[in-house]
Amino acid sequence: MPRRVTIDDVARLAEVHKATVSRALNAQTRDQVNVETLKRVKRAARQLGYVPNAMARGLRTSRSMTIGVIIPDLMNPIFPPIIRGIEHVLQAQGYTVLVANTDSHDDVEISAFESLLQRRVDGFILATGRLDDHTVVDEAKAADVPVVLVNRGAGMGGFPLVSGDNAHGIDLALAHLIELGHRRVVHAAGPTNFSTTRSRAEAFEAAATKAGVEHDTSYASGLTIEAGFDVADEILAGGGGCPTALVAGNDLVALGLIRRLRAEGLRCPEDVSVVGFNDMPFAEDFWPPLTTVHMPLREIGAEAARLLLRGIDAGEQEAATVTLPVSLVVRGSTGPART
Amino acid sequence: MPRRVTIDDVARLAEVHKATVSRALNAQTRDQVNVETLKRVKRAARQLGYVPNAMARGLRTSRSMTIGVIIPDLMNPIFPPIIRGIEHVLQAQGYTVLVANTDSHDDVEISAFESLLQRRVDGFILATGRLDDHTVVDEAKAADVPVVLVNRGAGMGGFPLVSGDNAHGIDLALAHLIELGHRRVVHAAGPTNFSTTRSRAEAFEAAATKAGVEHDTSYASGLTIEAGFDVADEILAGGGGCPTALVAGNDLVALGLIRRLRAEGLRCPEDVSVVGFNDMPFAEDFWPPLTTVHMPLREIGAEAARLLLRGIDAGEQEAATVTLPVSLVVRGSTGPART
DNA sequence: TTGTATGCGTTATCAG
DNA sequence: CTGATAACGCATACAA
Repeated sequence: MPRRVTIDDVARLAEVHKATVSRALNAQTRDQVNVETLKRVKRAARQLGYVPNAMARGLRTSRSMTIGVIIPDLMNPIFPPIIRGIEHVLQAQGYTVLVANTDSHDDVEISAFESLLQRRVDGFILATGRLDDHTVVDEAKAADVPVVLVNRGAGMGGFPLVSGDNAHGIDLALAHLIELGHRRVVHAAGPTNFSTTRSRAEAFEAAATKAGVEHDTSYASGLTIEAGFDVADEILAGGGGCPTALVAGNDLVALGLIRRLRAEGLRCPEDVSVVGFNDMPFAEDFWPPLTTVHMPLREIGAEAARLLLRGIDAGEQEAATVTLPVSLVVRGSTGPART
Repeated sequence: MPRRVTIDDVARLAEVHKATVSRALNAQTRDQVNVETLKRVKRAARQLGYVPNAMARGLRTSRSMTIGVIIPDLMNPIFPPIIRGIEHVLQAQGYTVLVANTDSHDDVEISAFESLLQRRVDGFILATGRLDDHTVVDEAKAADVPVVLVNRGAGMGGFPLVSGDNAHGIDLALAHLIELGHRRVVHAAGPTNFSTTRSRAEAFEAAATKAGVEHDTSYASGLTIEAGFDVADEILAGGGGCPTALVAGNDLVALGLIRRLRAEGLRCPEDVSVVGFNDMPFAEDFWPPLTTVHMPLREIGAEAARLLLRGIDAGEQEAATVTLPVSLVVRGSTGPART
């Protein structure tokens, strides 16, 4: 790698001082320089293939124009759309997005956070809201850096949160099932230490009680296909016979549930109806096509980014909680209750 | 945001010179400092919550310890595993991975590259191998920065490439179909300007000719479900009646094909068999479960990262081409030819 | 083993 | 409108 071209090289070729080059090359200060010299500088820069050094600039301005995004699992299809939403609004403002994937691993999470902090990101968007493990949120609090929580983490650390309306989603799902004649419904929830799990489980309990349907809740060990497959054990072995409908903690759990149902010789939706959560990409291509609660994932990401930007510009965070509306997408995994 | 703690603050508290702090905090030079002072420094650093400034360090060392990864579409499920493979080996070496998603948009691609270059990434991994549009590769060439191509882009710019064995994958797929009795097979390939499309299409032509089966190739406008859905037009309307089997350019195209088949009242695999390509996550959860060519995606990413690291350390790139073995995963989307 | 001095490439402040 | 100069936070060659 040959030595990179610096602002000094450009200055020499353009026969001006490097301060002038700096002014010429920054949109902010461009109008402070003579049109003629501006041209000369631009030409010189192009000729030399000058690429400004963001590290030097950041060091000087103490802004990296960089945002750190920490997510627990890139392989979960709900995250790409969220990231896309984030990037969409951030890139438009000249920010670069640094995505760190932690595989839901605590120590990775913490070291990713640390690494991003070292890079002096101007803010964080965190999608890792476990209730029991406040480490990252606490660290963020201690580091006194702008943070927006996404999707999970209601009320943690007093940071703003953007998410879909979990309670209403559950209401919609349950209403749909009841309308189809289901009277025995089990909620195959996510792990108890996710904040979303709690919101949804509480909403389920409340709605099911109010509607007067027989109900129960089982907790999967993760928000994955495997965990969904496994939690079916508990549900199938549960007292009171097999429920006629299941509300899953998310679409992956729903997929695991369906896999297991099939393995047990039960058909979906003829024998058991299943409702997912999130409406992740490809939900309609599974078998059966998933009836699920649609989350505006892209918009959630975009809104989080906007909130963060506002916080950065204002110099302080509003403790807003933005809840975006959800809707029910009825596809093939739900049907009339078997009588 | 209060002023950040610097190495000077630590030095003052520990009552040593900042140079000593620097030495104490870097693994490389740690043994140059007295055990006692080391302790003092560490304590002071912890006490103050010192976080080293990567920009300042990078500016001084002219290494950002950062790798840029440019991918065309985060929503395509083949990329998360690849990214994971990349991160796995890079993080172990202390590198941070900057992922830029371009949505297959030329100008976004170029500006993402530029942005990464400004950040002085130590190298690039590019997954954007279109044949007609050399811009990024050319820019990379001009910038004289270490690059490894991934998945696509055979032979572009003389950069190393890591990919799966496309030709062999096609051979496996075709052999499987022929064994099932298919004699009229169409290749629903990707866009003509992807290098993978060419390798696969050529292999298909060769293998089908050699096997003596009736065959044809149609080109989808993208590697997406929609493009797969649309290219079915051409195939269904094609002369010589409907083929009994299709080899898709990738799994998404396969999904689109199947959607369309269903829309036309054709069943898969009873009426038409479909083979996908990549074995993307969830391939087994679709309906029917996808028979597809398995690509070792994670390993492809990991190998690309290793190759890049070697190039960076050596100061020059080997022009290696690494081709990883593929295999056929037979699931539900292929069956005996209708006679 | 530790301190001193310098420079990495920018931008901001201050003169002119 | 432009030039000179300092400073951002750190690592390192050199001196002690």
